[in-house]
Amino acid sequence: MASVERAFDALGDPTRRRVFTRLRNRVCTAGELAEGMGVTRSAVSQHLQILRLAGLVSVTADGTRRLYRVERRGVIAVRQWLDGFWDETLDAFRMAAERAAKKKGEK
Amino acid sequence: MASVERAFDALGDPTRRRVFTRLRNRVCTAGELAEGMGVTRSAVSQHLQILRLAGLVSVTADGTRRLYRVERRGVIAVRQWLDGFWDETLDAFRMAAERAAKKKGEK
DNA sequence: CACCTATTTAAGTATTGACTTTCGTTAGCC
DNA sequence: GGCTAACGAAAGTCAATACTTAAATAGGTG
Repeated sequence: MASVERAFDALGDPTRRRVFTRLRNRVCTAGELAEGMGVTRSAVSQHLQILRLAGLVSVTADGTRRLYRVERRGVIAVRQWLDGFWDETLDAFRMAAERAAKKKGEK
Repeated sequence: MASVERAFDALGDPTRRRVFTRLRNRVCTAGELAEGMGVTRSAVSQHLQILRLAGLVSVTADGTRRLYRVERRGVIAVRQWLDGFWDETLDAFRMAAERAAKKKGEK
């Protein structure tokens, strides 16, 4: 599966978005993220795993702690997908308009 | 719930992304979209409903048919959310770096 | 080594939500 | 009016998955 597909799947869950948004402010651990979130550390850990596989987050070991941070490449990839999507939408509209104009001219 | 939240929820489903991607090429109906997709018209209709509530798609009536098309505002909104997200990530990194530099200078 | 702390993994449960089938509605057509 | 076509809505089913609890792992420290 393409990475972008996984990224969209990952961002499709509200709790996961909260984790991701919290991570935006500072590099931190699963335990820190879990505080005040109303879910267990374990749940957050699982969400981080999915975000990591989606390329949205990266992790580095620091002793027994694991520091998570936002991964630029993932964010960029999603953005580019959207840009490409919109470009193709515009192209399709333009071509449809041209076809319509041509048809009108033929009449 | 914010519109962008709904948009991410909507794009979180693979089938819904397929519907959305198909709609990118041309304005069409739920029935047309369903052809060759392996799901019923009803399912596609439900997906379109969700995409519509998320502001990603708009619909106009044409007799008994309903024409769906990609809604620019929705795509833009998601894009802007991503841009803002990344800007804040950078800001946080920068501030963290400044704090670290200052601390070092104090020593 | 023993012990504690931070975290992931495994297993099980429960909720969410995607999908189908069936029914109701609305517009066009004879 | 009756008939058909194109949808959406309602209700039910079933699979995916978010979450919890409990056990396993690994690093740090006495």
